Amino acid sequence: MSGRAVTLTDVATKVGVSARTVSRVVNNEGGYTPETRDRILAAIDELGYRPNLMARGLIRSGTDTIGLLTCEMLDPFFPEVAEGVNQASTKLGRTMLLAATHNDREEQTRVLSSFQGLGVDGAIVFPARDTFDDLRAAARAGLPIVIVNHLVTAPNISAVSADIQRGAELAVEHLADQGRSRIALLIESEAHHYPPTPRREAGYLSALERSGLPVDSDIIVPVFNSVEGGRDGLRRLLESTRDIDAIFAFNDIIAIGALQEMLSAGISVPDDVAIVGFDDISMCQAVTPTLSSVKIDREVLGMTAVEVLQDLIETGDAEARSLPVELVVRDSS
Amino acid sequence: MSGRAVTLTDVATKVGVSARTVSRVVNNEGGYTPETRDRILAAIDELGYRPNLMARGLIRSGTDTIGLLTCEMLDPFFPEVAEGVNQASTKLGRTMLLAATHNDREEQTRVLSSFQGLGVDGAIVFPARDTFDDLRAAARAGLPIVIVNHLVTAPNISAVSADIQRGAELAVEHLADQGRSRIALLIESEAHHYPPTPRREAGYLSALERSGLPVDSDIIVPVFNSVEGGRDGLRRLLESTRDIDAIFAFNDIIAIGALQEMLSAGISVPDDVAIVGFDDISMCQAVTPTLSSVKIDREVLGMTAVEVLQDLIETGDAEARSLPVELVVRDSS
DNA sequence: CTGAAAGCGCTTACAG
DNA sequence: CTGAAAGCGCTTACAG
Repeated sequence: MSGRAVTLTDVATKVGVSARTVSRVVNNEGGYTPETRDRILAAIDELGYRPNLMARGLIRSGTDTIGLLTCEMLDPFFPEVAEGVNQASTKLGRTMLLAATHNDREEQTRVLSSFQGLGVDGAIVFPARDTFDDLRAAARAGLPIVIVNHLVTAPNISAVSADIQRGAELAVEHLADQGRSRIALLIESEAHHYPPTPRREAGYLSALERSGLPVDSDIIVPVFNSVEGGRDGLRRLLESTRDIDAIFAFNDIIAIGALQEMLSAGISVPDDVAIVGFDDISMCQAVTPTLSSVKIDREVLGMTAVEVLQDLIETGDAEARSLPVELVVRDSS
Repeated sequence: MSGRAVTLTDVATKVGVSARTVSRVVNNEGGYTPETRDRILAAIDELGYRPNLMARGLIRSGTDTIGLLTCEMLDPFFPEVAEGVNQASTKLGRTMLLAATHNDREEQTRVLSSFQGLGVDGAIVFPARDTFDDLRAAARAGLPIVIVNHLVTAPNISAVSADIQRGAELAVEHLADQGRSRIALLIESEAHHYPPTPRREAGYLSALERSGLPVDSDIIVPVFNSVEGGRDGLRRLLESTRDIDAIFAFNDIIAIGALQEMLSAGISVPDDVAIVGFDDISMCQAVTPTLSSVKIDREVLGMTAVEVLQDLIETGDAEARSLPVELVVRDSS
């Protein structure tokens, strides 16, 4: 298209100096007269020269980019994390590159290869299911990786995670403290294959125990991760028993489905049944009644991931970090 | 980290062939015995060789990547477009790289340089304000660009856009057809600096005219682009007049703010005042009453942008496309 | 303060 | 079917 791109040599030829001198100016190395510098900068401007990052990356250790690998772009959890990653990266002079894997192992492999091949200095990964071995292999091959929301560690790998179990405990204790004793759990259906879920379940169970409430597996309902999944889960719950007075949901999306279903079934929220979600997405404030939720500061999560990754890139080692969560009580509980 | 990455030459040395032969196998060029191929593939696997895309990109025309440049990651409009772009790219064997500009000219310039330097084959851009000249310059320098939602064209630039004006007309005609005659417009405040807004305003005006309704500038209210902006806009509207029976909002976020404010002001929706938003984000179905909206198929928008970009990359020319919109009527109107 | 040479990891002609 | 040479655009020692 439009012919060849402008190169360092083009600039050098135009000014009548060597490529080495232009390189010095481009990289602010010093060791040139102000006059030479000005002539070179003028030529760069005039010619529209942009350094070829591939050529540079081939030589230098890195390309000043970091890759962010997400499972699911459409999950409302995600954009705010990306925003935090982007901000923190920019502050470090790095460009964030983002790609999605749809929770698919092969797609993750493909994207990871692209990132490595493009010379990213490190990657922040929301891992697809059952791919920790792939990530360990990539790390061993030289790619520093920070895993989000799974406390995996290995050489050249670190992790950042919100304290999900504690969040679940806060939610369920809050419900128990109101005197609710039949607290149902709507849990994502692939629970037993995916780390985040057990942590929510663990928090639910430990909070029940601490509150002296019995566990009733009839009111622990696996659901699909969608609004419709929440609706459907509530219908199934009501078919088996009407004897519940609270619900803790895997996330806000599922909670909103359950909420809608309760309202259309004539159940009063929170008078008959209280409900608490998880994630504190912005929709919590838009629904009626507004939805209580466990808040994870997703931007901070993203920014922290970048900090840990930077550590890992620079020192080859970085301690995993866990971030606090917070319960936001609204009208639904 | 963990030493040097594995190169083509490492593989060649291990198998005892030349780099050229390994290159042939890696790129499926043919011209080798099955036996040679198998030995090379085995070595690649064992060594964990990954082609260095920077070296390859330095030679070949492209890197099989395309860049997606968004203004605002947090806008709910965006992830679905990105999803569409991602799907269509993957189908073409390309990796999508994504970065955000926050509607900031300098940040856009920085990201665009990174993308060019990394050798993306083309870019899909949600342009930051007043940056068409920058984009034209980048296109002239050899980067094929597809602009989203602005029908700009120039050499090496094409565009994809939803028919926003028609969407606005559909919404306002729908309200007028119900006999509503005092239809307010909540319009984003920076309206006159940004193309999308005039198109909505144009649709609003032309629909009023077609319906024989007068224009009253007192009920055209500029608001900030946020839920709070919608709330605030409605408060200001009610201060100046209570004589309205419908609202058309710039987007769903603003509409939801206005909706909340109406409900807390004791205004019945849609009996007293009907309201229609724009974009059809998923929250429309979660609020009470559910919100009517103009639907833009964002995934299709993203996929179409990729198709146009591919055309532009391959042929150096591609016609701009406009996508139809659809009115989704729900409980709020 | 400035430059000539080598090389990053690959592919592209070209030769056998 | 296989390989030796040149070169993509830059930077890294090294020399003056």
